[in-house]
Amino acid sequence: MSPFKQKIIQIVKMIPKGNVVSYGQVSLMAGVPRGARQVGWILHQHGDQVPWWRVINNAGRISIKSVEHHANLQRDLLEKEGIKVTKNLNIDIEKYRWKPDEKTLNNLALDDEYIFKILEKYTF
DNA sequence: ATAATGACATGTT
DNA sequence: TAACATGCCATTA
Repeated sequence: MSPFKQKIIQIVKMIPKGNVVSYGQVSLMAGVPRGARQVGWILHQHGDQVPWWRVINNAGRISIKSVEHHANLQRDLLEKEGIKVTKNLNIDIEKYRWKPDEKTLNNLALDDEYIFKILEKYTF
């Protein structure tokens, strides 16, 4: 279990109900700016212990191919939390995006440089 | 050790 | 708007 993996899991678990984040955002919050793809396989492996359905790609779309966790299931789970999903699996990510406050980010023990990036990119 | 793979992201065409 | 190319990096083969 790598530290990277632990961080990802820790972060995904923090996502509030009714909110979503992008893979890239989670990755950045874990201190790996370009590890979006890795977030995917971690969720695939640990889908039973994290709210994987609150993580979508930055285009606001669901494009997963997993057998246990198919797109249809994800849509249902999201709608259950009050998130609107169109028929073509499109979501208004900016409307529902989780924007963590500085306090939360500080708890992740990130370098200031990353915290600034996150704030700049996702909360301004 | 090297190469291929993938629940992605971003910039160019 | 959509398709294509390139960058990423942990895991697998």
